[in-house]
Amino acid sequence: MFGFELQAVCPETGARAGILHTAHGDVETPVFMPVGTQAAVKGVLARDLMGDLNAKIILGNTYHLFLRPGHEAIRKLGGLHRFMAWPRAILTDSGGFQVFSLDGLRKVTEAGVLFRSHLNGDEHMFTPESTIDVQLALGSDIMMVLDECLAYPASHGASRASMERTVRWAQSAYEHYREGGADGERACFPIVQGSMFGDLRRRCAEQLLELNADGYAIGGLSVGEPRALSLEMTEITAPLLPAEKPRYVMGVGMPEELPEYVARGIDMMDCVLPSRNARNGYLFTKDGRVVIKQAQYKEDPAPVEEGCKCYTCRNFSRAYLRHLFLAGEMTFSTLATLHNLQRYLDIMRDIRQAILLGKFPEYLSTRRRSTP
RNA sequence: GGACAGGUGGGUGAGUGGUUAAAGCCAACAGACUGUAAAUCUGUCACUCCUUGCGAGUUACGAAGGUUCGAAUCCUUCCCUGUCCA
Repeated sequence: MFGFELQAVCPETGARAGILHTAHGDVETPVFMPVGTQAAVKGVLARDLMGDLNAKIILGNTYHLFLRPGHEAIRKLGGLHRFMAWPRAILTDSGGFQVFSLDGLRKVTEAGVLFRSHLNGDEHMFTPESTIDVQLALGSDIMMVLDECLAYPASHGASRASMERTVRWAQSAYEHYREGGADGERACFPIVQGSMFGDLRRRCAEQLLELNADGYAIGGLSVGEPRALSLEMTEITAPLLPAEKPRYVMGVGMPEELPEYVARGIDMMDCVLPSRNARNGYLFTKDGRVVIKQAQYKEDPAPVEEGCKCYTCRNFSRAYLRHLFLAGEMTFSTLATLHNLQRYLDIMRDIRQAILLGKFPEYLSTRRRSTP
């Protein structure tokens, strides 16, 4: 049975620790979910994600898997978990983000999104109902409703119209989900939109509450706005969401921002930064960034991060990683991604521990002081 | 000894009279990246100066001379490299 169990709430900040129960295992929250868009977290093996990293849940993407290899193919092959040999939980994004990122290849209508495949130009239509069907075929544990993610900045009028359409889509998706997919094993989250307008965020949240959903997401952030605004929108929205349901902010953030979202009552986050930046030579450490290609690391025998327990830091020097990066060796991507994901997952585990021990306020103030 | 071909900025390699401080690629050095159209993309990449400007000056296409208003580009000599013939 899908469910969310709240274990502790920080009385000072409202930060929460809990457990997300899924058909594919428990997920301790707050949690960071590595992004595995095309049925793979780029650069790393499912084995490593389960091993040292010990990730409990990852993301997949409806748009990408629908186009290739196709959700029916994945269904026939036993579902996404089996397909990618990942027995733990999977959350699939609806393709709503691609409505934003594939600007130019799509057209948003009341019925849904008409788009052209970025792979071969084929025309397809995503509706609130069809994206639920695709996600049911994939077998994801947490499905996301189709939403419209607006670019920043957007006018109040455009944001309002878009938000209202997102609400209507969420209603359609949820109705469809209740009719055919709500078996208690899986969950479906609607997404609060409203661009950077507090009143729209509030209105959107209020209307989505009527769905009595399994959990709620805050979307439309990290689309180019100043980071303070992302936090502000989260701060406005999160308290309106049901305390007993998980809250998920989509697509954030930098390491130092993770505790900030948790402090605003967020339980789940995902972001491509640790994996993408890893491949681009940008490594996250306790003491700030290490841009591994820089000449200063040419003969540096130290690990990327002193004291880090990841496979990369246990075995290799910065000099070696720099060499692999400059040589274009694919092993670099793997080692760098292992480290960055370890960093993100460790941060979340530290945060969770702090909340459970009642020490989150101290954790937060220490982090804020030491932020580079 | 002879016949061809060729010597361009860290490398490679365009350029055969002016719009060329010299394309492109590579290397080097920086930067970006936030529900992944990303193992991607962007910038800098001779030196000096300043009023940092589609600024000024200096040096530079093997060497030295020459032709020309003007030469990496044409001519002469020399040096060097490669291939082939003796």
